[in-house]
Amino acid sequence: MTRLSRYLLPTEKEAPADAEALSHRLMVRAGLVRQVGSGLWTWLPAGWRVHQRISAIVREELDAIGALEMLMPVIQPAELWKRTGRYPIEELFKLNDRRGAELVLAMTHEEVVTSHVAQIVRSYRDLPLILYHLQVKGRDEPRPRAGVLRTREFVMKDSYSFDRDQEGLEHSYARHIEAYDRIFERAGLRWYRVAGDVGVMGGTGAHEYMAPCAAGENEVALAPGYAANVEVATAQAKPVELPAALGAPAALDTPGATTIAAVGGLLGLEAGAMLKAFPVHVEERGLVLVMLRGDHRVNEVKLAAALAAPWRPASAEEIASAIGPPGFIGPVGAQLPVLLDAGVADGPYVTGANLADTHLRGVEPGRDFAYERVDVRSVEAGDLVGGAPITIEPAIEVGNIFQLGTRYSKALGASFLDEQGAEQAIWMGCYGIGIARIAAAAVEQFADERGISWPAAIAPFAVHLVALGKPGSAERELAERVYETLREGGVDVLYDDREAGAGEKFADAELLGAPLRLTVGRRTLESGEIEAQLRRGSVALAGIAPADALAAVEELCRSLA
RNA sequence: CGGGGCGUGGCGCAGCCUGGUAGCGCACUCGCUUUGGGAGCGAGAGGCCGUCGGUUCAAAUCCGACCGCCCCGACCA
Repeated sequence: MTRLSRYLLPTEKEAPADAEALSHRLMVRAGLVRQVGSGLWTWLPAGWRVHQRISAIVREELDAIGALEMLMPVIQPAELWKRTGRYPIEELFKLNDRRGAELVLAMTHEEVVTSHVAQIVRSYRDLPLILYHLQVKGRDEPRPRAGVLRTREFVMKDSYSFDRDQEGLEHSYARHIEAYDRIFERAGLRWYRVAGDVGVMGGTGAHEYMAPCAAGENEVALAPGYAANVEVATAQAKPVELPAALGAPAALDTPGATTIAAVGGLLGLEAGAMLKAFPVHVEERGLVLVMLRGDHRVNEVKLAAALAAPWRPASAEEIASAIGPPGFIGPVGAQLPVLLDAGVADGPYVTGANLADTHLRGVEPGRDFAYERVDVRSVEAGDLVGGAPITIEPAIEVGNIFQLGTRYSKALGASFLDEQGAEQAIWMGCYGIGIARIAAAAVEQFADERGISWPAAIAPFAVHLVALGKPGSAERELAERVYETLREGGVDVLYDDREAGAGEKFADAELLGAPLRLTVGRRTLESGEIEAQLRRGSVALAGIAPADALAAVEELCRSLA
């Protein structure tokens, strides 16, 4: 029943005052979602149709790679999470039952799925295996935001692959890449698959699927043939002009100039002509001096990867006692390892002299200090990849795929016997997709000043049929017949049969964003043609004769798919 | 967790500074008119002013505590 007069579609002329992100404003205004609490959302009927259409695409593509759908519980014993060491995670919702037993609200399902596999899988003959489900996840987010983009409860498709070795894992991973590429393509998004950070999970590979949009929380570096999360992106730095070389470093009087900006101002130098020292304390290694070009910034994710150990910025005391006066430290003469960022080219730079109120000019890496080369800076717009300048766009992470290895299988005893009868740990991968984020990203990417403009594949309705004229009029009777014809023909049609003005109906149709709008009114009676209009583009469509309505609409829908 | 802002009918807001028993627009109900881009006239319904406490003859308004929500940052396997 999709007569608007009998449907729940609470459209609003004005967005809630606290809604800022475009998708937040439009999804509420279009009557798709309503907020229950911070980061907690109800999907109203039309919104849920979008959600379901996305889920259907996800299911089809996962089934196509042989993944098996199942369903695991949201509430789980805390014990499982203690065994994998994830119980202390702050975002994990913890609760107790009436007897005081400790439970959690699952944020993902590695623990449960792995414990099942540990019990069920015995032999290499049982592998490989890909299991998935669509299930609610709970996360005690420090800051829910932007409507449905970052919430405390959300439906996620998560799949898990189980293989006998790394080669098998890589194969399952590759299959997921195929499925994911098709899913995001079919959903009609603008998307990128980017290299991701493997993080502390210690996996061997990770990619993120990113949908560029203004409300995105991540940043993606893009160049022709290149896409990476800025957390891990690598690019060739824009060159800077450096002064003439000196035979040896020479001291400069720089009283009180403890920052790059201050030194630059004092000496009339641009930041890129200086070297910035970033002293860090690395676990089991001690103090290390990281040197970057003055205009570059340390990327903490890349630094963590380069150091391969936990680290923290050195304290002022450590700097003063082991290196020099804070604000004036540098690599020349420093008695500690120096890591030189890849963005630093050969040439003379100005840098701290390890003496109060003093810098050195003419400092040349290699000649004046020994170093180990690392790549730990954040790339910037205009840096080069393959000779082309990169751009940096905000994006929302709509999916991720991750090679887990044996972290969970070892913790939970998921193993199998190989052909030789030897027990082996199972190699795992995990793969997530946020359904709501796909919907929100599509809203963000394709909305215009009139409202949402859905990709046809995930629109709540394929056709929005607007009936004009008074109830009981000849045009209304015609509209009724068109509606029944389309409905019986299996078209997803929303029929606006309300008693409302034409402007209101058109505005609601444009806000809700179905790809095709049909209008039946007095003009239809006069011309003998139903007016057809696409939500996207401004191409005028030929009218449709009422007798041909079903065939013509089916043809139009096919052309939009 | 740090910084900022906001809680008054379904939505958007005014009233608070200067205390005196709540108002506007939209939406809603009924009637008449209107009917291809968010209509007109008339008549209505709807609010423990986030909660608790304090000050006062009197609190939406002043004071305190708490709760909730939003934004920026931190965080986000």
